[in-house]
Amino acid sequence: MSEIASQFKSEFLRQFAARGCLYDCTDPEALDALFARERVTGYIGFDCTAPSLHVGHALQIMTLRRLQQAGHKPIVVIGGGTTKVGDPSFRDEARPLLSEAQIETNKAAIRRTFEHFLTFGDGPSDAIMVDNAEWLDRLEYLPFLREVGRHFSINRMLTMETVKIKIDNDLPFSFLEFNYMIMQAYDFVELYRRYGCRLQSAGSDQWGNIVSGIDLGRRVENAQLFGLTTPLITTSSGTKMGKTMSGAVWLNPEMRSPYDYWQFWRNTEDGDVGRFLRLFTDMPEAEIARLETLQGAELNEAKKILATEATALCHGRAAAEDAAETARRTFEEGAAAEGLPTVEMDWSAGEVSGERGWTLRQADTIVKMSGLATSRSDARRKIGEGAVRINDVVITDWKKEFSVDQVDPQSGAFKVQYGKKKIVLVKPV
RNA sequence: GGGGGAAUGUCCCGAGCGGCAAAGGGGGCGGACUGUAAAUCCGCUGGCUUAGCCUUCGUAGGUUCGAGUCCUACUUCCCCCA
Repeated sequence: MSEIASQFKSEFLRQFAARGCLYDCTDPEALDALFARERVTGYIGFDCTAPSLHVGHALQIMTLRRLQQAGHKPIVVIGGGTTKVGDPSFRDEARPLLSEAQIETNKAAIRRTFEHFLTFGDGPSDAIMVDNAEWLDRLEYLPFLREVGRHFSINRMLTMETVKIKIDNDLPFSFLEFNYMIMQAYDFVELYRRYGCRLQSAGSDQWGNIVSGIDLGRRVENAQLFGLTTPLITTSSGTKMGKTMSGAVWLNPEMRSPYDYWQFWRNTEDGDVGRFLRLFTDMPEAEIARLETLQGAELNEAKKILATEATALCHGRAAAEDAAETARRTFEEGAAAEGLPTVEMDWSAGEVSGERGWTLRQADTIVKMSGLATSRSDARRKIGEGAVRINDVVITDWKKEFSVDQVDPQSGAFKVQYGKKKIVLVKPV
């Protein structure tokens, strides 16, 4: 795509392609001309299947950010309506229906994620956020079928990738899910009507749904709409990005602290540093080109920059720098730095009974309380692996007892460490 | 409507003569090696008050000293016939 990049006339597409964000788009020349000519309103939809978005969505959010930076107008569409239908594209199982209450909860939590990435407001290129439940909830079945349904060819829908996968593999595929693409197509048209929105962007797996919306727009509104997709990001060793550690890498600070988010980026593979800097930060190309040439251990400096820049976008500059500083003190000085994730532990209450209960707690209990182990058995297993340290001392016996006054005097907490990277302060209260 | 098959450790795939906490693989995590990287080798990958106990194999019953394994009903999914 980089040769094509230089051919674009519009600032937005040239930058977008040069950074490796562009996978495909409809009618490139016309879209390029549109971007060069006027302020374009574009949207991306986010469903509310979880109480937070994750790094897999980061590239989509960045796309909206770049639109805004180029002077265009981004719309964040929260999929309060489409989530009730459920996107069939991912799972090969029928996904469980979320309750409306659950969707509401998720929706509220997701909204906040965008605050650091985009500027919202009433200005011409200010971002706005809308919930597609606003129109989808109110659809009436028969009028909708007659207005919209007649434009959808079953013959053609059956040839679409996501549908074919279902059918070819004999996977369950309900009529409800089948309607997802129709809802998404209708969204696009509705956004065109309400906001003059001409562009929809998404990951490359959404291509079919985007094109459906464009077709529908032409048929019912005689509008020329455009689609733009971003590549699926994998790491250079071939795994899908972000599915590491203990599950998804959440963007919501309550679900993953800025410190842990920073760590996620800090642990980027060597071969991905330059690409990720282009995709996930605003760093200028010249600077990235320089950082990329660093060799061996020097590349760690580039990783720190990547971590801080990516974290700043998601959690704010101050939180990112705190995380960087905490990491520096922790890894480069070995100190039990304050910014480490901290959990409070009710020292006096609890399971240990009788005479010793009030002052002494066993190592396995402390590790469990830290959250680094999911259960006491898990804590014991991990201690058995020789991977657990408390106050920098390797624990080999899960029965080892600690008293309150053995906390690290600096932090007033136990520094509990699992492996080399996961450190939590456990503060007795 | 009729006939046949399938549901396994809640990350996934997948074995399982009636004695099973349940083979194997992927993924994930940890250790060694490094640079908080990759690759490679090794280990771990139900819970608890852990020489023991408890709960897991779609759901509910039943037969057995004992059931993931046999029987019955139900649920869901797939295939074939109509």
